[in-house]
Amino acid sequence: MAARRVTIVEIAQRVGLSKTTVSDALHGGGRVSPATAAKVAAAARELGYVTNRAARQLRGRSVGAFGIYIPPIARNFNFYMEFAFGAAHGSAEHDADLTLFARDADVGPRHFQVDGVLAVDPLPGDPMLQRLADAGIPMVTAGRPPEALADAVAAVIEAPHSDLARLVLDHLHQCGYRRPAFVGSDRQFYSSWADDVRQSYLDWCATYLTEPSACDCPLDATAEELGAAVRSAVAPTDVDALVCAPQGFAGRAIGILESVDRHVGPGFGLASLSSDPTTELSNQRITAVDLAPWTFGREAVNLLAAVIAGEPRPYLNRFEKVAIRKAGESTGRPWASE
Amino acid sequence: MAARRVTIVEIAQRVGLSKTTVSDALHGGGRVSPATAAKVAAAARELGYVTNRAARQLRGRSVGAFGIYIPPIARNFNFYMEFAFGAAHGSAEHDADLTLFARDADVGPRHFQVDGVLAVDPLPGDPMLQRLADAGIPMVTAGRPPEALADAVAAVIEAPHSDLARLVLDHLHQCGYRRPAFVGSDRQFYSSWADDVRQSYLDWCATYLTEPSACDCPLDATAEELGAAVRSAVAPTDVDALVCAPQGFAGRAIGILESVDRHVGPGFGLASLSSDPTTELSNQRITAVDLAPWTFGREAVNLLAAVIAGEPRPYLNRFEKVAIRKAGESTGRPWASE
DNA sequence: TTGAAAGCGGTACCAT
DNA sequence: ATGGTACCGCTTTCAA
Repeated sequence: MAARRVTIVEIAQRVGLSKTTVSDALHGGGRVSPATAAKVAAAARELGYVTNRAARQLRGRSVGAFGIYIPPIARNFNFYMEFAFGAAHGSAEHDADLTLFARDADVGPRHFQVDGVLAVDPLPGDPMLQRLADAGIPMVTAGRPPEALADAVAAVIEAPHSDLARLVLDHLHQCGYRRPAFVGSDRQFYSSWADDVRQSYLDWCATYLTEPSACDCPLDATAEELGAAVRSAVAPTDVDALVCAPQGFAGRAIGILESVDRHVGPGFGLASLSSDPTTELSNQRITAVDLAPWTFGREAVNLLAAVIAGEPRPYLNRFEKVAIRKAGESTGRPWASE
Repeated sequence: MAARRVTIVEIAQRVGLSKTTVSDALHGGGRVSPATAAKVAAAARELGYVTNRAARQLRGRSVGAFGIYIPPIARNFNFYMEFAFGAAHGSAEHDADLTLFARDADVGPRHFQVDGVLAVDPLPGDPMLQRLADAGIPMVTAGRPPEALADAVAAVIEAPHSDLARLVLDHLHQCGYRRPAFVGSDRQFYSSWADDVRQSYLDWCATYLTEPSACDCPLDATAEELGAAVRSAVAPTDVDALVCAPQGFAGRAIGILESVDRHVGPGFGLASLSSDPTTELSNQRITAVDLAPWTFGREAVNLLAAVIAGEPRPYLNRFEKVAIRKAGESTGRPWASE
């Protein structure tokens, strides 16, 4: 099984230095000479040295791992999966592991063995977030946290959701669609994102003097629930487009719209504000916002690492590498690369 | 920040015993008297003691973490997300963290800080799996591994995919459908699962003296690619049902089938061998196999933990908590609970 | 710039 | 059934 691990003492013997020096050369704050550092690094590589995180954590206070927490309700969406793997990649770049937190991970009182945590779409009242906050773990959120958590959060990263929603609506308008309806998520998923896009829709309608027609439904809506929401949203006869907020809704809406004689195309516009790669980004009939989750997750981890390292960062950070793929534009295979 | 943690020494002082006794009372093999154990447990609870895992691991040689690896191509499917969170829960029950491995996590020579790894749907030629094998990390796979990896794998857990596929086909037959077509995944995703269900289909056709009509397409098929595969599979005029293997294909196929005048219902059967909760399990028109990924992930971790602990286990383990939800049967909200 | 020694909080081993 | 003590591998503190 796992061969006995090489320790810094062995490296020290090999290069004829003390273990203190070796420790510093490998992890410390650069008090050793460059020449020594290089020698130590070479020996470490040769011997196949691996830091013993338990030991490091026991004495010092860094763990070498970040945590990620995703609310259970949101797990249906591969956005979060991609985000998580982007975060894992980013963590590796910071020489840290990424630990996946389950909500009910507290089988008896456990401590979080991480240097910081990334909370994605933090939802009000989530007990796990409260535990994280109580534990005093440096926390970065993707999406703005609820009031109650604001003090526990060191920094936030978010995509410009309001702008994106407005741009999508403007685009629909340019295409000649005059009255877009809206289907969003209900209070079960009261994230800042859900709030932003809904508000953007209402504001846009006010600007364009259009009567809003919005419906909410559960994030994990069944066919019936989504069907009801979509039909209700597009019920007014002059509605000539539909904007769906959560990932996958727009793709699933196509069939529903057919069933009420709204054929997506020149006569009826369809847009998705958070898009699924296979059903929405790759479907040319849909105007789709690509939130680039993998890259998003990676940048979120970069922010977390900076916060932990004490580097100054603004509280609110924008993730800009998003894109709108307009209906009719070619698609390629999205998210195919790592 | 993190308040200073209570140690066993403090408990020892409190109850007037040695730290050895306290340690044994809390974790050890029951060499202390029940009365003492109770007293210690009470004191621990009162003081809010939480085991310091780093310290514990330092003396032993365990890391206190399991790894999970999911092939990038498969990430579109929330099956894996649920599986991962079930695994995270199971890990917590074993007092371990769950580390998410990204394929290209090796930014420099990092080593895997885990006691073992869970590889889900291990694909032939995956360099990450090779690295894990080379590292000599105890490995359990969900789904049988490719030949080249067999020696590196300590145990396998899998659902009875062949049986499930046969049962689904039998059910379709009982419903009066005579010639089911099949859409599976292509070689990009050459997992044992993909192989099993495809072979089951062919075998079933042979048994029932039916001409198979099978098509493969990429796991991350675009609308066009899936459309082409489905249309091709159901092209023979006597095809009166469709069985889709990968998660989400059946749900997406409904609209495609409509476009070629095959209306899912009494006249045309549709089944999914790995089902998406919102689009397939909740859709009563589809006969859907529920692979119960959360529970699956949890059991897979249990197996991994047993293997690491040296408990004897068979090489091949079956995950039986699967279910077939037949068309017409009521659905409930699947996967809603944690 | 480097080294020696003292821990961190448990567990293992040997005594009693 | 309980206690004493060395020690896991690393970081920190203090000295040189």
